[in-house]
Amino acid sequence: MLKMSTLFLRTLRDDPADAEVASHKLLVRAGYVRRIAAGIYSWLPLGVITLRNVERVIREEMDNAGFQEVNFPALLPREAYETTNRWEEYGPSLFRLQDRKGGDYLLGPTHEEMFTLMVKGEYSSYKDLPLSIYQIQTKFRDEARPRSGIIRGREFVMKDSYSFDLDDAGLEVSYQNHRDAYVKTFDRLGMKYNIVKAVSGAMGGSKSEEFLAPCSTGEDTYVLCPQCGFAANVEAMVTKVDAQDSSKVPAVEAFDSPNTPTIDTLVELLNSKFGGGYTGAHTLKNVMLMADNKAVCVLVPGDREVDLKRFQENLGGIHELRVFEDADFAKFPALVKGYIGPQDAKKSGITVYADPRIAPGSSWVTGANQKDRHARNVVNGRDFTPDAYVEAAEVRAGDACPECATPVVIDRAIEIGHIFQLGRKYAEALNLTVLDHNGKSQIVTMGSYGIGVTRAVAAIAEQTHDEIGLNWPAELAPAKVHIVAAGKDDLLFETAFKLGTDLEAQGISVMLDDRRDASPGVKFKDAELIGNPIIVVVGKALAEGNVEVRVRKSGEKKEVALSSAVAAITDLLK
RNA sequence: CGGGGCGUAGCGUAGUGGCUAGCGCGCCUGCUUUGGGAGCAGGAGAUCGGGAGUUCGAAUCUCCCCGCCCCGACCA
Repeated sequence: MLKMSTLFLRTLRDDPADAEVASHKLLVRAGYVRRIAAGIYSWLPLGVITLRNVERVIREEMDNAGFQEVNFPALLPREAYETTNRWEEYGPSLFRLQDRKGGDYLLGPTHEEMFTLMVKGEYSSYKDLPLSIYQIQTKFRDEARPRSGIIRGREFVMKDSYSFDLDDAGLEVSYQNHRDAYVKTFDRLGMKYNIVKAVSGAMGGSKSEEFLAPCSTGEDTYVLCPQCGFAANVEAMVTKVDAQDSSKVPAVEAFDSPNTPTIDTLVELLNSKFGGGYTGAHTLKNVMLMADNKAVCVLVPGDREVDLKRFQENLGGIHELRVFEDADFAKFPALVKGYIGPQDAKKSGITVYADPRIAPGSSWVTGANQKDRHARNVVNGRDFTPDAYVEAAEVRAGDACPECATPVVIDRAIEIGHIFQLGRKYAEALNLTVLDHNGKSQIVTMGSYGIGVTRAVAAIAEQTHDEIGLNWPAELAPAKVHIVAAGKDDLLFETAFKLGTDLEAQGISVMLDDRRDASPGVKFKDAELIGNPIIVVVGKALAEGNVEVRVRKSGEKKEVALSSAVAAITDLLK
């Protein structure tokens, strides 16, 4: 029984000045966590209990799915990460350190290498596969900007699993098993979430999905189709635009367009010159970018910005992508800034990518590659030809769902899980092979699957809190029942303690506010702030032999006879 | 890394060159009080983030450094 009289806990009346999001404010105020440094938190008793509860649920679901738990150190030698090139590729986000002999070490940000090597050390036959193993362990990433309390920390707890299969069909099954296990896990954690398509990005591999917990303070933006349920991270949103018939489009017509530095001013000129009907969506924007120090041009409709992250993810294999600067323009004198068109890009040897909205046969107003000159009736496929189509334009609410063309909605969320079909990238680099049934050596194919455990605690707090405090699902709360002894009679305290003992005998965890010096008001506020699902008040109703049972979430309260309290509470917790 | 804000007791804060750095919460002692963050009285607790400088005098002005928060870049 957690007794408040001795519990290592101090709640705060005021929001901490350095907290912005609700989960951060409340977890600090209710005495669950304390900040140590940016993105680094210590956990107090209530926080530890809650975190362990979340871990327990995850562990049980992983075990139920047949995955086996292992554990790696956080402190790792450089070697394996050198082999996969991630010692370099991971960049400044990797915590690197040296031992006394000058040997290089790192604090593990994720453990693909170590898991691969562990399996390599034990297994060498296809008969041993499939295999899925996992750990729940502290990870370290030197984030450029830790934020939102424990939602994005530099040290955090993650559950990471890895699957090992002989072939793609096997990987598909392992992936699906993890997906199913995640659905069960997040359902049990009481979370609202969407499973969305994602781009595999730096991890490589073919297929990837994210589990996103909708939440206004989340950092991830995703699209959702209200009609068919299609959901995707904005990076993975697909634009479907059909080819257009351009046979009736007149020839390219260049015209003078002085003082039209922006799309808006250009549209204004077009409407006065050609009798209206033009919008930004009729213009073609030629955005010059530097991709790993190679100039590229990306075409998007004039009314949309280039989403650099989206373009980079879909282009793949690019480490640094940035917009053109004046110094870059200086290297390409043929490019007339503000009047670039795709017609002459080939002459400059620049690769031209087009967003799919620039459909074959579509006709555009764009730069004429001369100062103060634009051109209209510039047709894709006739007057210019993109080298490739790559999703690049910003995604907007109302864009067409790629499955059913219904306008999509856009929402924000916290990424709580991510599952990847990695393929053979790590197995190949570290030479993880098994002999197949023909005695032939085969490279193993892998999947990796993560759940942010500490982040889940914060995400659940975000989704379940209300104005007065935290509000945990019963399975995760520090205690299922919070008994408040409201009064000063010894009998009342004895009764409250007895009730706690009776509840615990039924396997129901109990927190007891047995502080003699705290007023009832303080105890009520603390109980509501801490967020256990059932609050039982042993107070003035005791004169009639009753206690008051409250449901934290609904605020519903009722008096029940002390003698039937355990039964009533058991019932409520079902 | 770019932009913005901030750093005064455990927490929240006042104090823009001048007396002993003020207040609220929390903490300690005593009395009173006990169904919505009680009251009265007394008390402890601060190298004002650090260093250098300007000045008769610096929490306050200047410079350097450190740290924290927010927006962006970044983020298996």
